[in-house]
Amino acid sequence: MTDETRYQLLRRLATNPDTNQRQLAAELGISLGKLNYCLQALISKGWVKAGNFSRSSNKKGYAYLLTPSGIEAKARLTIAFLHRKMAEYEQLHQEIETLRQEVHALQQKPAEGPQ
Amino acid sequence: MTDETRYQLLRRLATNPDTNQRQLAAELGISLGKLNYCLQALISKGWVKAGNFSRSSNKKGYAYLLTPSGIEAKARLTIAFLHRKMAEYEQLHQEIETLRQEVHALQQKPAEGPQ
DNA sequence: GCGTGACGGTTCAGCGGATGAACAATACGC
DNA sequence: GCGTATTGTTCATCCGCTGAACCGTCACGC
Repeated sequence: MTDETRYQLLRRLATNPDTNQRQLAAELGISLGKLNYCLQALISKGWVKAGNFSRSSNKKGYAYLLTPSGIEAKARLTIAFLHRKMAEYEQLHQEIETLRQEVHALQQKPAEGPQ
Repeated sequence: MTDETRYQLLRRLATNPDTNQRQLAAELGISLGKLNYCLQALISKGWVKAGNFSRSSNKKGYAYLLTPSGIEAKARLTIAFLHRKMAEYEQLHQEIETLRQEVHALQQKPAEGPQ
């Protein structure tokens, strides 16, 4: 399981603890089996607790609540992610610059066009 | 096979046609098997031709040369990639902004710190 | 020429993660 | 109670990737 998935899941649960697994899976763009697996991982880490109450109108299923250590972990992951994403951003900037130059070069000498 | 791999491979071959498959695989960060598969795909598309001459000092192996239609395809892919990467760049910008706000919120209320 | 070693391309059994259909458990309405 | 609907859980299956093993070829020494 990637950090990305773990983080997105914690993020989702922090704001919407009463969402069923199928919907969570759909929202994160992963399969039901994988989501279930990730969720169990978070639970066994003690970051999430499955309370069997609530779920507004419908009493089935669980509510997946972040534990205090889960909240802490989410904070840590958030900061780590910010840094990671900023690095990706910079790298993407470089890639784009390279691509721009390549495209520019193409437009300089469109010699070998069709025909 | 991803477009990314396809593009990177064409890019590599355009500048260094006389590189063996093991080295190409290492440079692209993929396995030998996958590289071979991708290369065959490009060849069967008529974008790359394996000439069995050259390879400077050492006469073994092939030189993988881009055909005219391969050059054309590379140009198309380059432009498509520039657009895609720019979109990613924008999206990443958004994500970073969101993360910044989350981090900011954390620093506002570090109430539930350890102890 | 022949043998041999090194190198490069090709193959494919095996691995690992992801999938989602099927199953089990629970709550609801009657 | 019973049937149905909803949800969590499992696991056979798939699929792409891996890299060790294999085969052909070339260069060198004899």
